[in-house]
Amino acid sequence: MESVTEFSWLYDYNRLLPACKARQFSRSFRSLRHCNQSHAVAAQCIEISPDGNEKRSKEIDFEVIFQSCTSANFVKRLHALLVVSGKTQSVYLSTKLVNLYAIYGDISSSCGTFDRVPKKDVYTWNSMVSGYVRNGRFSDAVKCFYEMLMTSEVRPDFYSFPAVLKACGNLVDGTRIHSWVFKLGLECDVFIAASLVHMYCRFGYFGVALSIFNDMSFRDLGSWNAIISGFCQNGNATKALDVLDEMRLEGIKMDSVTVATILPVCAQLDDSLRGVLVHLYVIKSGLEFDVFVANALINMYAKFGKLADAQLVFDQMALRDLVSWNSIIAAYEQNNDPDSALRFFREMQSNNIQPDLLTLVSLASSVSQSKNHRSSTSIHGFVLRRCWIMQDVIIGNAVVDMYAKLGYIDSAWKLFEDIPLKDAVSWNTMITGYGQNGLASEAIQVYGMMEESKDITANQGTWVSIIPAYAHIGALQQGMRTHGRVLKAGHNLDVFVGTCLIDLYGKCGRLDDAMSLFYELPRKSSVPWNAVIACHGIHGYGGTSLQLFTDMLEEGVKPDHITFVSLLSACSHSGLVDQGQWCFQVMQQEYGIKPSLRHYGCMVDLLGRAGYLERAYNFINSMPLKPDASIWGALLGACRVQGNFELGKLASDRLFEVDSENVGYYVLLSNIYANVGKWDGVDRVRSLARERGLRKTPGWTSIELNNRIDVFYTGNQFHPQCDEIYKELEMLSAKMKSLGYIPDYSFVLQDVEEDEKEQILTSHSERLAIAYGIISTPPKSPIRIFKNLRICGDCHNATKFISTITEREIIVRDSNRFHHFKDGICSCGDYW
DNA sequence: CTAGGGTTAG
Repeated sequence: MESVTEFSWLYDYNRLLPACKARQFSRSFRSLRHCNQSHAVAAQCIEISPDGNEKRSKEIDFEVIFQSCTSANFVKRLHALLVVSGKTQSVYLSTKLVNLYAIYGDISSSCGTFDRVPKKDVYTWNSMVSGYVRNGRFSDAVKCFYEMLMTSEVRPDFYSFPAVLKACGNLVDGTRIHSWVFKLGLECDVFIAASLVHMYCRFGYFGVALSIFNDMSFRDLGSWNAIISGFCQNGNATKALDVLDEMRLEGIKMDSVTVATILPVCAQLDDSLRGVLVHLYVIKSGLEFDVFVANALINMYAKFGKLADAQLVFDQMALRDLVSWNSIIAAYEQNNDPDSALRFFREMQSNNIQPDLLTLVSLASSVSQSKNHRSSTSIHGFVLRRCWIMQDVIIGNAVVDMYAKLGYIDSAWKLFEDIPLKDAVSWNTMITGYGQNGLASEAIQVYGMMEESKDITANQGTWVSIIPAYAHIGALQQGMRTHGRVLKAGHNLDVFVGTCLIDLYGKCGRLDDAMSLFYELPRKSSVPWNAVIACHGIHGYGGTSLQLFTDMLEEGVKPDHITFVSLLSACSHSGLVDQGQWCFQVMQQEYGIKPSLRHYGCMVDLLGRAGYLERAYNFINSMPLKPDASIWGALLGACRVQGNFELGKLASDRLFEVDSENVGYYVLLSNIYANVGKWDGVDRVRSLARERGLRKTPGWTSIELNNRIDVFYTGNQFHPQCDEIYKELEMLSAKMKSLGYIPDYSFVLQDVEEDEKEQILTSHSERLAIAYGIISTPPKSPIRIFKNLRICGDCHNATKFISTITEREIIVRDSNRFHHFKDGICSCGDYW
């Protein structure tokens, strides 16, 4: 046998090119001049052997060269050699080319070669079908198979069926192919039967699969693996384990394939004991050196959150492939350690392993987790250069998600538009992206577009992305329509969807509906509990929240850190100081949860609002974490409520050391100055805000009338009923003033004249929405409005007056809680 | 000359 090195001159055509040029080109080369360069170069190579003289074209042993083939490029050159030597008529050699092109991923060349094979035999057809399968072109594979049946004399053989059945397993139907197996009398072949079993499992036809399997006269290990993996890929993990036990009872030992199939099942079922036992078996039977097995182990340990074990497996691998690196990177990414994920990516590069699409998926997620804004565009560029967006929707979705999570929602949208074949996840990612950036109406718009595109069906992920948007904007009617769709799709008992619905009803003021949904849901996890605790909290029913917490403990559900955030804020909204402090203790002592900044923020709010400003301040000073803007902001807010100027000043000084971006805090401080009559202070805050060129989160208020949502911004003049709204406001203002309302200009940060400040206050989005509600609903009926920010203090005061004048209940939900205005009083008590 | 069953995912 000649070795590969014998033909190494094939690689060296660059070195030979000058020598070639100096010579006379052969006739075969001249005829090839119009072909592409690699063909031409190959043609030259035929003329020149390593010593520069010997003519080789006639003696080339293609069979041997085929064996030394290593890349798609190499196949191309071999192809050229074949053409030049006039051997394209050989069915054997052309078939080999079809096969090789497919192996190296060049499916279009494979196809082209296949088409030109003059008299295709069954090998040729088989090579094409399996080539399609190898490259994931399943429907083409089936088409090709039928083409063989219909257009040629060639009949499929034992080798044809496993490939086409695998293709069917990834499509919709394989029963027609099965009937061909019968027609040709091939059903006794072990390979074919095993492929059939696997396919039927994947379709969920377990009965058919099992009967074929049981009828098999001889079952090799591969057949067992086929049925086990069939169950796994259908998500039927428990059945897979049953078959595995049966196999062991028959005394058949698991091989690396069985293990690699079963390990993901252990992860999926969260069965760490079985996982570890399998790992022991792996070590005992020497399978640990199989790359597939080791990779599966890394993935399993990562899913269990056992990073150290995953790392150990990775470290002990003698040979690592791309999947190994992807797995360890994903392990850290999924366990919230993006920095280590990025570190391993760099290490992977220094080991000269080329990343693939899935590497970039993990990387994109790591970048958004670590808020690494600068790397985000590099990720996008990397993906663009390789045209991966065109190849697979997953990477497009991942990059869209990354941009959205980093707040670059416009870039996310632009990229989203470029994804050629969007799937449901693409749409869900975009909807969630808008929602999480506070753009609920945009999220709803995108959902509308998704519904219009016929080839996309909403799934569980769609509900959990759109329902929060409805909740945020207060679109109860639209939300209820979606609830109807959820019922139809059978997702109503899904814990996450159900919790979103609880949140929707709770945030739209329908606590009863929220609770009856809650009692229908499975309540083993903390998720739905957290939602009901929180929504009673925002209504000011802290007592109910505490009762629910007790119920939760009685039902044996373990609270998590979010449970305590909800509880603490519920206590704070209801002034339940002692109970709040008790929760804070219990959280640490009984559940070992370390308080986060959000917990501390709630505590400061709780103490401060109840009047214990000194204690709140001392509490901040005793915190083991560095207080951030939200902590000082909570104290500042409490100082405003309590009218404590001195401490307020101190808090604001600290606040502006850590965060000077949030406009809300400037308003708060300005208001504190105004309350004690320090108007020069108000002016100073105003000019400070102007100097710093603050980014403003545009405030909006929404109102739902007649199944429609209207969203108002401050000074909005685009509403069709704009004139009537402003007229109503003018009338209200006059009445309010006669009842003693005095506008509080400290809520206007713009540096403008008095009358313009009043203008700004009167056109605050809250008031536009209320006025619109008044003119569009029958007298004395309640009005519900929803805000993205906290209600402005002046509006809070004004709404009290409006509730008296119009004799209406006005319910305002702001970003913090519900305010119930009736007869000039607000349910939040001494809040303002 | 070709073939079934395996690891990573938004």
